[in-house]
Amino acid sequence: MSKSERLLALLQALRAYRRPVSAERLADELNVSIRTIYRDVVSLNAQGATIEGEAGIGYVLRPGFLLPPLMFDDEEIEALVLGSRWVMQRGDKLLAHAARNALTKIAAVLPEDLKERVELAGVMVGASREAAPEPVDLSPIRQSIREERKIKIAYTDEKGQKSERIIWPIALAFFDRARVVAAWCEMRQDFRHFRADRIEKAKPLKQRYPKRRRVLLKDWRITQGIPEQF
Amino acid sequence: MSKSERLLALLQALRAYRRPVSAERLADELNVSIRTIYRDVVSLNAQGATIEGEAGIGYVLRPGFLLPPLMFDDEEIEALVLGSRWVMQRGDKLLAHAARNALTKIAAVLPEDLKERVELAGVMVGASREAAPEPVDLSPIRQSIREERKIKIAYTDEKGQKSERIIWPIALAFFDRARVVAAWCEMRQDFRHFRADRIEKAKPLKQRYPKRRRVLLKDWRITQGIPEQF
DNA sequence: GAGTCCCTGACAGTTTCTGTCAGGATAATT
DNA sequence: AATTATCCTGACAGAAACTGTCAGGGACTC
Repeated sequence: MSKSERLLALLQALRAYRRPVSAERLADELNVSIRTIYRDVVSLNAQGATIEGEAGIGYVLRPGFLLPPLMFDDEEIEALVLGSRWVMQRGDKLLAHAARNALTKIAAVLPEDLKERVELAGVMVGASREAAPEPVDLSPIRQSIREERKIKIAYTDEKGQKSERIIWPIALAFFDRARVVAAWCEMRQDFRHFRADRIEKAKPLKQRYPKRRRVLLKDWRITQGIPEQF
Repeated sequence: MSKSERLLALLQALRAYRRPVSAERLADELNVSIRTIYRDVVSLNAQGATIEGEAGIGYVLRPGFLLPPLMFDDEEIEALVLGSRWVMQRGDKLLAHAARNALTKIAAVLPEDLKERVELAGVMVGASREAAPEPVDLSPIRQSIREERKIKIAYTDEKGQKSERIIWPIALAFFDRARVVAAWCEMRQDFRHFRADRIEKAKPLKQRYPKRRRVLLKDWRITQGIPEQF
């Protein structure tokens, strides 16, 4: 691997980790010594990138480097195709449709050979056997999550207990057998998880909830012990 | 100016001119000899760029080396994030890594407000409960599929019958509980499906199979009644 | 045919690159 | 006040690469 190639790879590695990465880790990934990483960082900074290093922490790439990332490689195409196909099968209608559109947009900017890879991708998603039927459409719920708006739901818990609540939805989690809405529940004044197949009705409200979702997510992660994804 | 620096500059220069540029002009701009420009063009091409030179005309950089800016709506972003996250969780190591890279590359070319949507995406993928442990790494199998090469596998079928076969792998299907390799089996002279968790060994062969995958896929779909996926 | 360019090979003297070793410095954590 | 985890720098020497120069070869346009 030539130096220039490595510099691009380093850039991508820094982009991919969002948290600080130690030079040692990068060295390992790129198969060079730590010293070389230090030197490469200097090279990249000299060329206009902004890589900040802090002792005891690691390196972070500040976005805004003029050079865009390299085109996707075969593996990345395969990953994108597989992911999109999965969403096409398992997402709600709107999301499935969006997955297809996104993939089409991506394909539009690919060079010919990669475009063919998309068409001929050898990765597929099998039909799910146990589709837990959901009474409500999830796309308005996703929209409420995005827009930080409250929802009023009619829910039946695992004991068959029915209730109506106003919740502040913060995330939608996809499990193999079920989909779960994570939310702050106004009734319980705490975070609660609602299985989508047990939500009988969901009425998106116009009212926005008073906290930023970013903050709620963080609290939720801490109190529920949910690791950050990606 | 080091070579790696110059290569980036050269790339920018080629990107900036839309029309063909002569090597002489580039040489002048970068303060090197023409010969060096010729060599640099070779270097860049070796790294995946497509720089076309025509005698009497000059050089042109064909698009498709760097990722151009992309635009997605909220739903599409959500679909891409969800899909990538799923692959990060369920794909083999290499594929998971590729999914992460693909997503960060996309994020890097998004306008600021959309970039934030990626980070704050409210869609998540739950851990899979029943991870069927697989004895072999799937990434070389995927590679064989891409490259249309044969594989030699040691397989135990549902009755516990062991066998060694040479197969022509054409697809890898992801089900909730298992992953399945679809292939033409030389032994049976027919299409067969192999559950990945029952493949004890897989040795990718150098030999390519004599039919195009596109053709095999079509036959497979027809004979097995598999619908086309997007 | 003249003019422009792309493109290649060979040579030889740089120049650069790299890993290794040896410290130093900083900040958070214990 | 240690300890830990980093970043960061300098020096060295062998290995690797890079570079300009020269000498052609070829393709296309005018």
